[in-house]
Amino acid sequence: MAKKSFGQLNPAQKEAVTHGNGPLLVLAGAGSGKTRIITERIAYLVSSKNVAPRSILAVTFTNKAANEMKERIHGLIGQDARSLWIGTFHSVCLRILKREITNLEGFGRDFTIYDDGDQLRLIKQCMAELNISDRTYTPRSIRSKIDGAKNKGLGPEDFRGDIYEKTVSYIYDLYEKELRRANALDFSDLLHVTVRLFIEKPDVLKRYQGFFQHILVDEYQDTNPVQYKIVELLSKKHRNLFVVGDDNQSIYGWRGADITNILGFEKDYPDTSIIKLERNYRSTKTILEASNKLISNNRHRHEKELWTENSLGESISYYLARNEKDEAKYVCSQIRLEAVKEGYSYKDIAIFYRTNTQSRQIEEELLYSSIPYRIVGGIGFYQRAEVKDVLAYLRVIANSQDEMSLRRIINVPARGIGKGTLQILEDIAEKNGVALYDALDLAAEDKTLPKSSAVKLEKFYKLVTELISYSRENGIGELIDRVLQKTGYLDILEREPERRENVGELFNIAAEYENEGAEGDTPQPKESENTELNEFLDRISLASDLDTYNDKTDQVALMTLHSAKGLEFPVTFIIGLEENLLPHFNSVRGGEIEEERRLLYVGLTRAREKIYLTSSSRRLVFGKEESPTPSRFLSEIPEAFITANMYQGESRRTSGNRSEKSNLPLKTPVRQSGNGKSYKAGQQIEHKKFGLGTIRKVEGSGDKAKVTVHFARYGTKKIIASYLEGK
DNA sequence: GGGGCTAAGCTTTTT
DNA sequence: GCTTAGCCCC
Repeated sequence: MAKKSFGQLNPAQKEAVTHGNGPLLVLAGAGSGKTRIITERIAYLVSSKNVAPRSILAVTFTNKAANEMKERIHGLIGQDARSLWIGTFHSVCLRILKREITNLEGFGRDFTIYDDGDQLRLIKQCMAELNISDRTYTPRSIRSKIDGAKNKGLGPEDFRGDIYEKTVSYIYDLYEKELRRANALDFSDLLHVTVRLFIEKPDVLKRYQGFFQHILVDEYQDTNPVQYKIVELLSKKHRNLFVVGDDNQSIYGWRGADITNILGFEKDYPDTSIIKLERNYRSTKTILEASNKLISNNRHRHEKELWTENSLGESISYYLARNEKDEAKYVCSQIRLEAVKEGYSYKDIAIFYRTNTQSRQIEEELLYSSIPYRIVGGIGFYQRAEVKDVLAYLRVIANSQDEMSLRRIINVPARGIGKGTLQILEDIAEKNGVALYDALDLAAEDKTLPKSSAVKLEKFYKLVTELISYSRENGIGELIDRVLQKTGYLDILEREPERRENVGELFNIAAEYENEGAEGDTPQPKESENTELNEFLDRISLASDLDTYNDKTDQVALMTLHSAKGLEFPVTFIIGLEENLLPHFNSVRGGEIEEERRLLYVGLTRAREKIYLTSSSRRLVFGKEESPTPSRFLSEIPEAFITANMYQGESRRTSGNRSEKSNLPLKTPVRQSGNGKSYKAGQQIEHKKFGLGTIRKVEGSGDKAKVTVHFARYGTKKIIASYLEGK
């Protein structure tokens, strides 16, 4: 089966797929068939090299990518695909930790995973306990310090220096203690603790080293130091490390990703082979050329230039809007056009933006225009208060030590356990050296507590213990039902249909999970009591909104440029190309322009056929109106590839046909072949690339006039006058 | 202890 | 402009 598909691979691709043993770096440009290489390689290893699927580890960047890869490989090699290890770094580490974490002192198997919200709350709590004001040090900045440390494998003891460093150290230290006490791991811990495990327990590492004969890593340009370490450790024995990436698409520097991992791969693995995939199968020549030109402004990169045999395609549209509303309206009207006149489906179209907030205006306008859409990412389903509440109940049931969740639900719905009572409860816990949950049971005998409060606590304790025993005999769906009824949460939902719907959806997810689990390919140790519930909660913790994105329903996709990585669409819009937005203010200030440029590069290279770029001359920032200037990146794309427009609304008649081009941010073209000539409809002209054509329409005058030309070979195009030769 | 109101801070990007 | 946290009154 695999053999048949080899025929369709180009020589470089084939070389990568059939590479022998030893390290290999595949520098794969956008749209060069990166994912395909990995899937084909795995199929090749299994069917031609007789490598056991269970000894192949493939790491992807998102769960969605992992699932797609699994499916594709399943199509190539069948059932064998099930025993492959495919997942994100986080999910693979989770799987390893679930088996091995008890080898480490102070860690339990049924740990809870804290998401960044939980993390932030815990940091705040720690800061309060240490009497550190959250004004001088924001919990967010502390979190990024702690995360940064974990990503580099540093502990609290590694912060020594000035007062700030010492403060971070105290908080970090307490934070870690609290995590252990709650039997919880944060996101970074999943990786960090795995490395610790490997280093402290060499025998465990040895087992996994022997186990994974082949390791494949996708999106290698976005690995951080811990991930690098994991890969290094695991591949040490067999040394069959196959990494694929594109340094031009490294956009996660802020999350600790270290672009030198890919730039310095040859140094780390001196015997490595390198294969470059430079042929692009996705985009038109125009799109590819424009992207190449843009990214060539970056200095830190592997030299490579993408090319394609695809057609030239249409020029990139640029629209300068009057304000955000106008920008949104323009986007919607163009979508309409593409759908009605050009025959595109809504699912062929995507809108990308730098920050999540930008989706709001667009969303409003899409609703108004009745264009079906779907926001990918953003404020996710699992962040909603009611969903988090129900999940917090489940988490406490699965791991009663999980204090963060316990605090969340102890008075939701209101049951008379307020701040005062909680304080006393904390004291009881501390006095007796037990967890908050166990302190509930001691409350009845405590003298410091008012009788009425003691009764309430006791009642709550009974409620939870009852639910815990219920959970052992019943499925997750039934458990959710039970929780809702017994806790009185149902009454809250009665009054709020939207929330009820969300909780209903959570119920559906649970039911779906249970069905799928019945087929069973989860070889988990059965030592813990609530395996199924635990696995469900784990899955949810790592699930992101992107994973559920389904490209089959006919909806326009809205997402950030970061989320867009790895996807492709025939028609794309990138909005808000303004200074301080793209490139973002913080990056301009921090001098991280190259990453911003890569971000736009990622955006541009998602498109197969058409790109629309927009910026706005007015924008509300923090509720204040600003007048941003168009992004510097616009002028880095040669004008020849761009057709520019601007707002021509109500004022058009009064201001006459005033030349709008003078305001456009594009720099004047280098070539001046059309100098001084004038054009009119009907005239024959010649263009260097398109050949002979007839002018249909002229807008503006002089070199910068936009001329609509019908070319015999390429159809109708809008072109800047200076690129034409009169006939 | 609960609920409602006001003020401040916020927004980069995500596993 | 919107959301959250903290404060005050019932």
